[in-house]
Amino acid sequence: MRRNPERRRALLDAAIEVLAREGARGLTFRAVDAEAAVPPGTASNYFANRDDLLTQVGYRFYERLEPDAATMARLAEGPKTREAVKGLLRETVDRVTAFRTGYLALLELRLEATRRPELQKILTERVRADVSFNITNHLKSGMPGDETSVLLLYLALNWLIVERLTLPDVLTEEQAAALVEAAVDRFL
Amino acid sequence: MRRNPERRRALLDAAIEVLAREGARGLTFRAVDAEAAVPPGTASNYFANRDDLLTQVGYRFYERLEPDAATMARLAEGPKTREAVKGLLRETVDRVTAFRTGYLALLELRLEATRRPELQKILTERVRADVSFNITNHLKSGMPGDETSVLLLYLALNWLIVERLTLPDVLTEEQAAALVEAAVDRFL
DNA sequence: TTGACACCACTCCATCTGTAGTACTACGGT
DNA sequence: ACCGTAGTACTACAGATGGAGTGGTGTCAA
Repeated sequence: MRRNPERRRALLDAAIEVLAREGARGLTFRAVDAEAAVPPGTASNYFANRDDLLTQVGYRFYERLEPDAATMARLAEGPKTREAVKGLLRETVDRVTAFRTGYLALLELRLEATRRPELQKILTERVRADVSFNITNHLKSGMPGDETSVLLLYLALNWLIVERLTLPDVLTEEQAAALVEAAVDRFL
Repeated sequence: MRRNPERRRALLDAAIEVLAREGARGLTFRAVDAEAAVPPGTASNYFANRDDLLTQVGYRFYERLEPDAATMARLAEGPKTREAVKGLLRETVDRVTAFRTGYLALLELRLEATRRPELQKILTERVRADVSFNITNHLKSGMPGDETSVLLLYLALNWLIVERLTLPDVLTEEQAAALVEAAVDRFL
């Protein structure tokens, strides 16, 4: 088992891309090798088996998901109005929607977690952390809205993104944008 | 290509189970044969290829998804109160959450739709129909809430189900139930 | 000199697919 | 009542594919 952490990270990032592009079906060691542009057999040397690979991808994914510094600043220092919240959320939805591969890979991971306890454990931890992070930050910022508001927004916006990414023609872009605003108006 | 429609349906239902249990990766003609308890090679005779199979599963899934008659009756005849809506929705969430395999299969299909235009077309049609059905029914019923309310509820509840099915320990059952109530209170 | 790793090549293996061939069943015709 | 035909179930096979894992060699750095 090789130890070079930089290479391992590169392989995991490649795995995320493969996962999003080809789905769980296409995620093979060889595909990861190809995506990472390393010689065939390399991934075999870095991961004991598919399970191991998936689990490490789970870690890696959330490792990459750092809170956006600029957004954090606006949350802390910007105006504390409904409009501000709307702007922030619209941006967030756009940003996530734009990071197509990442979000789709995460969905694949969630489905895999259904069958892999270890992976489920990791994802549960990370999602929990993410949710409470959002709640405490929102509350601390002094923006309008309580814990329940944040949770409801979390729910609605996540599915909105799923909808936009998997079946983009169900809701138009305008409808999606309007829904973000409506969600803020009614939740806070 | 065989034509026996009963058998074809049985194969498609088997495919849904396989999809939910093993994921897209495990969905092979042979696995479908085994799940449906028919001789190996049967699925090959009924579907031209994997694409064809997936597409027909898409159709079949929504064929099976009929509006619950009792629920429809309550929607039309029951009291038109917030409490009634809450009850209905809580039940709906429970029912869908209980039909684990079906919902998980649907998520797998959505991810597959990302790579299969034909499948995407079918799912888009069906989801659209489902959404407008819910909207018109809700409005017709005279329950409180407008179109936007229904859409927001659709978004939030769907992700709530995803959360419960894929990472059940992120939100407790009680939290989930509370969120359904809160969603109604704030959306309508 | 030694150890760790990159790279390469090769073998084994596990499926899966698609189809050809045979047997069965039901139905329609005479 | 008998036979022929069509469509389907079932079995078996041939082929192909693709991937996993590992051993060996070269390279670089401590």
